[in-house]
Amino acid sequence: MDLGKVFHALADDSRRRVVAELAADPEDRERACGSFDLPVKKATRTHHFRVLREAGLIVQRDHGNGSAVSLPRQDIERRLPGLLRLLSEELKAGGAAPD
Amino acid sequence: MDLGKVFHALADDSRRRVVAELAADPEDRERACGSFDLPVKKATRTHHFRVLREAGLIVQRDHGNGSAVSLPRQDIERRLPGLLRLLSEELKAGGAAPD
DNA sequence: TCCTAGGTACGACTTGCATCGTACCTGAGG
DNA sequence: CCTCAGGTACGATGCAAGTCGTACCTAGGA
Repeated sequence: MDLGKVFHALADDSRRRVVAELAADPEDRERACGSFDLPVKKATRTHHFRVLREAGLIVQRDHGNGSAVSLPRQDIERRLPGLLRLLSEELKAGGAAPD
Repeated sequence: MDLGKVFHALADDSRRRVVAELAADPEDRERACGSFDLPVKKATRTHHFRVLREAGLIVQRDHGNGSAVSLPRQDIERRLPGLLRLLSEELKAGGAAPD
C-alpha cells in the first residue's frame, strides 16, 4: 500500500466518487461497475477502476458477463484510518469539502 | 478547501514529505523553505510550495530575503481530520506506508 | 444461432504536470 | 557599491495521465 498511489487515485473526481459512494454504504454492499453515474465512456471507466484497484482502494470481482466492485473497508481503515470518513463526508456535503 | 486539490498535492513524494515533516513536529515550528532536503532544484521547489499553498496545506510567510512555511494544523484537523496522522506515520515508517 | 449488453485491451490524442535553466528580485555583509 | 544567497517568474521540455474509438470477449435471451 503506497500513499502516493492512494492519493493519486483519489485526486480524480470520478475515482474519488466511486470510493466515496462505496464508503457511504454502511453495509458494504458490492456494486456493479455500471451502477456508478460517471461522466465518462466505458473505456475510461475501466481505466479508473484499474487505478483504484492497483491502489488497493477497491476489490473487483469478475462476473463473467459483468463485474462488480466492493470496498475492503477493514484493510483501508487499518492502514489509512479516517480516510473513508473524509470521502463519505465530502459526498454528503454535495461534492464539496465540508468547509 | 478542495479534496481534489489536496489529494493531488499529496500525491507527489516531495510535497508529501514537506507536509509530513511539518506535521511530525508537535510544536508547529515554522521552517525555512530551504531546510527541506528535497531532491529537486530551486525552481521546482518553488513550484511544489505553490501547489501546497493553493491546496491550503501550508502557509508561507515572506521574509524578504527568504521565506518560511508553517502548517495550519487547526484548519487541517478541522476539515480533514486524521490526515496529518497518516502523513507523519508514513514518515516515521521510513518513507513507506505502515503496512 | 444471432444479437445485445457489460467489460476489457489496445492504440491515439491531448492535456497537465514535474523538472529545470535562465533571468530577475531582494536583503545581508563586505 | 558590489557580491552572494535564497526565492520567484517565465519559458521549454519530456513524460505521465485522462479521454475516447474501435475491436474483441463473455454470458444471457429471443
